Amino acid sequence: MAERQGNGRKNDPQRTQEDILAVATEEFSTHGLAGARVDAIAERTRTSKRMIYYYFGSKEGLYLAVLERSYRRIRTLEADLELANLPPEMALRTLIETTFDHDESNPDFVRLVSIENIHHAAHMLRSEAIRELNVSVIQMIEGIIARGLADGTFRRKADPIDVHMLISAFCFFRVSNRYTFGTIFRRDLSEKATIERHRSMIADAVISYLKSPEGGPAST
Amino acid sequence: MAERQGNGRKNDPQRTQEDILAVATEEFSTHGLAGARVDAIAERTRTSKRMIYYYFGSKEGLYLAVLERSYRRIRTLEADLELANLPPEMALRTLIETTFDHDESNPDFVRLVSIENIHHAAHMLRSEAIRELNVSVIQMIEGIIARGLADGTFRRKADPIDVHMLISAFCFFRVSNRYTFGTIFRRDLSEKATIERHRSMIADAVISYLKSPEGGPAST
DNA sequence: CTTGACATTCGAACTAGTTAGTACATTTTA
DNA sequence: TAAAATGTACTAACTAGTTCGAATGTCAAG
Repeated sequence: MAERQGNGRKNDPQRTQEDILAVATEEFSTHGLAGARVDAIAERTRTSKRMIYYYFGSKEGLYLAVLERSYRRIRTLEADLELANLPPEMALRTLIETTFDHDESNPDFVRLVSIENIHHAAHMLRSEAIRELNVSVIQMIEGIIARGLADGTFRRKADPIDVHMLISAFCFFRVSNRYTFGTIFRRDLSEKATIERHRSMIADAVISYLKSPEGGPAST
Repeated sequence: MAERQGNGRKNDPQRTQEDILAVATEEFSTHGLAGARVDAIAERTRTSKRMIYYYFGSKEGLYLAVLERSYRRIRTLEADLELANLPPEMALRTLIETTFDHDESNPDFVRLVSIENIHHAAHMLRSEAIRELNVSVIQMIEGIIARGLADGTFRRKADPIDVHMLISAFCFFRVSNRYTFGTIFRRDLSEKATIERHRSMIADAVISYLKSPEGGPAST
């Protein structure tokens, strides 16, 4: 009979999970772990709350899945860069701008990381997948610094993790603290001109730091 | 008679409020706005939940009070600095190290700001007190840059707000992202040697940036 | 020094709304 | 026919905020 209103349901577990994750990412990143509402996520999904628990077990399970998915997405970006052929300064600038652009265009990711920090990275600790990340960036930076020192472009023997932190900090902060910073200084950080200025600023700052001699720029 | 168990109650509204705020600061900064529990705060207080609502009206009211109190505390720090007498480079270094030390020793404040950003700075917007802050830092930086350009110490005409952001970003990030960064790179950011290294690193980076010529260090 | 008005404090039970998670039935797929 | 996938309605627990009924401290005016 035409009793079944022929909604033509097709089982598509992958799509269902992906759909849930996409909506959950948005919900968690705008409300935090405790602030997010499972019902709110369910509503905006093609599917139901039932399926959230079917696939992810609990609210925390869902959160962890969201977190892992976000991290997995970056991984690919950096790997694609072909920096070994570029001269050190250019290679570094390219890497920095990639990081900058990534954070700028992935505010959800940035917010999730902020949230995870509020929870002392407790969930991240439980995830193998996430921890083994970002090792490649460090190796890249290490290589660039070594080449730069060898050919005289750079003069400072900096720790690659420290340098990565200097870069990350600025790129991340621009996005993570956009609202408080913007409110206090009445400045819209998403304006195109501002973005461009900051993009070159962080690159210039890191590069001039590496060019300046070991004892600090004071001794120049 | 000894009916009243002679608990010797003293009315001390200021102390009561301060007590509540101190406990609430801790609760909010470790659990976020939604994650914090009013009952949990009440329990760890000398007083009761009743008094929390008596003085602060609601959970949000309490949160806002906590936020304002945290901001008010920094205000004093920077004002005390006497930078006008120092040569530009030294003045800047002192300012940077003050910011660094502040964030390092006020993780609660840093976390609250992170939380506030997750909420799009919605509460901060409603607080006059907070917005009129931090103007002084910008003026200080502006003055230092101007003096440095005049006497030839610096060569780059940088925007003082941008420079403040470069400084803040690093100092803030070290604390705000301590857990995720530490987890991924297996590095303890609260080690004394690391702190010292980072302290001079951010100062060196900013100073060498200002010393490098306008066109970017590429044109050197 | 008294008095009265008002602010502060106590405490504990209570409620109304919310929310994470589940039971049970049904449909699809293979 | 069995396992995977889905839908609906429910529940058990939690939690912000309230209510009631006091007792006690403070301070200015008389």
